[in-house]
Amino acid sequence: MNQPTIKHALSVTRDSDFAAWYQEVIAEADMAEESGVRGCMVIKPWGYGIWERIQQVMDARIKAAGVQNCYFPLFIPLSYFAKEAEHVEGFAKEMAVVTHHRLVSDGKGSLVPDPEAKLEEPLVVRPTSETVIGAAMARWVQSWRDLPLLTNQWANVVRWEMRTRMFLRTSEFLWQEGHTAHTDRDDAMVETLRALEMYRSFSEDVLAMPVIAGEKPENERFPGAAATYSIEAMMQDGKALQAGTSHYLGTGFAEAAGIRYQDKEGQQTLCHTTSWGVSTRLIGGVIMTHGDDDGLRVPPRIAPHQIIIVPMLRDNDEDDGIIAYCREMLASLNGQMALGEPLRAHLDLRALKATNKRWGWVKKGAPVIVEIGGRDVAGGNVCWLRRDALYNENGKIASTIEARDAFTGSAAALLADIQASLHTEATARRDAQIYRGIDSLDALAAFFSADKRYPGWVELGWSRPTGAELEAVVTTLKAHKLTIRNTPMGAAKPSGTCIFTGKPAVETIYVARAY
RNA sequence: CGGGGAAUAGCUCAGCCUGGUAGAGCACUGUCUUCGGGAGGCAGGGGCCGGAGGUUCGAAUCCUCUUUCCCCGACCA
Repeated sequence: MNQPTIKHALSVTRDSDFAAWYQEVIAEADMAEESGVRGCMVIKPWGYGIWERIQQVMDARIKAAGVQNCYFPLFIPLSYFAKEAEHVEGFAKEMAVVTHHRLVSDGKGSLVPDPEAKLEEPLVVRPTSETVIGAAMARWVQSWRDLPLLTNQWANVVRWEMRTRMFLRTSEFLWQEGHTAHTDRDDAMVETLRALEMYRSFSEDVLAMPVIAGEKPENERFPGAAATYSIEAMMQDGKALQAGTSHYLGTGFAEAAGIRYQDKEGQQTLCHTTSWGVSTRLIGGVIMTHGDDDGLRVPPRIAPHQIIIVPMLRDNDEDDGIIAYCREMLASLNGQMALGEPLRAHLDLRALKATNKRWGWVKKGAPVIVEIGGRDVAGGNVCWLRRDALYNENGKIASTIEARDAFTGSAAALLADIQASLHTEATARRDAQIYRGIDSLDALAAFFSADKRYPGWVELGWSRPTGAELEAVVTTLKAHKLTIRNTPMGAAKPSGTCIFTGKPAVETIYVARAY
């Protein structure tokens, strides 16, 4: 069968070099760029606009769950971390520390920290805020009537990672972190799982990114947590991306910070706390879930502009009429609702050639691009294309010419269809790359061997080992660069034996290479 | 943090070995001809060569240190 030869907008394809492709998408879609500061990126309008959309929709869902936004300090006294041993140990290697509050000249033209201005106690730039929020909770919680205490903050955090990748792992990143305190384990666990389900549905419905929600194995727990849950998404190269986490923290953090309440019997009782977060990493997930060889494809719900109108101007007396025609359509579109919110259409009047605008929006992944020239105005038509299905079977751009009123009348339905199609496509791809029936370590090793490009995830039943037995499993997997992603929620109990321990399998896990 | 590669115009790179006034393509500005699958001609603008020291009459080029990026490891709620 002859495949039509398509000249794609990007110079690197996903098949040829996935890592290079990822970076080219970010550059060509003009989402972010290097900053000159190690591991830190400048997020440009198209990338930040996507983040703002994520924030807006997520924030509404957080508030709908009764959680209130607060803001806590960027700087956390080092002593706050020392109170929770596992927590500080987990983050010690990646904390940025402020030790001075003034600079002085070194006499050689440089400024250096003033030894006279050394801080009494070093301040850590927050890598996460359990400790400082815990200190506040200890003040805010007195009685059982104060519980549950449900807080969230939108903030930046800093983790000094050894190796960084834009959006996926940056030294500084943006996120939301929910922090809650409860009277008992059950109530805290309900909140932990509520947040997990909020992330699962957000990923599926808003990002059109299929995920598996489940519990992380013991070795992958958040430092100091009693249980950690995650949503795991499969990227187009078959690797897993942890896209969000929710932690049941038990009473460890409450003990460290002194979060106690007087219960109905008058006793001082420790709170059970939770924390949960998603970050700008979600944008990396969107890129590697929906991007193609022409750039990004943004799901309509998070697209800063959902419909782009490009006038085909020729510097002649026809232009004014074309622009007026476009403005009418813009007003009509922006007066509508789409996917439950006001539709976001954009008229691109930049002084650029129409074809260059088109390819620019293709690479940015705007869901729908409308081109309007003199012929369309004369006929009362529009010419439009959808980014998720850019080419027809002949390898040509699949554009549709339609009456303008018919197009504007069905625009909301079109966006809903694109949102659904992206989700369907990603889910089908993900499901086709989950493999079952691996019944031995050798089979597992063989499955993941040789290929530079990973084939996907393996679903296994295992015996849920703990302690040293689990460590042995982790070490075995590590030799193949594999990790245990999570145990899916609500999965049926598997039959057969665990390929690691030979014991009866008691629960299902996903094994994959991860970002 | 260990090993490897790289940094010169907005971008991709040549020049470096063998030191002597900064180059190309694309992009950009003006203009003419074009125009619905990334147009072409002509004329222009733009870089103290990542930073700091050193060697030298003279450094993009040689030496030392340093910063940042990429790849492979290690690390990675």
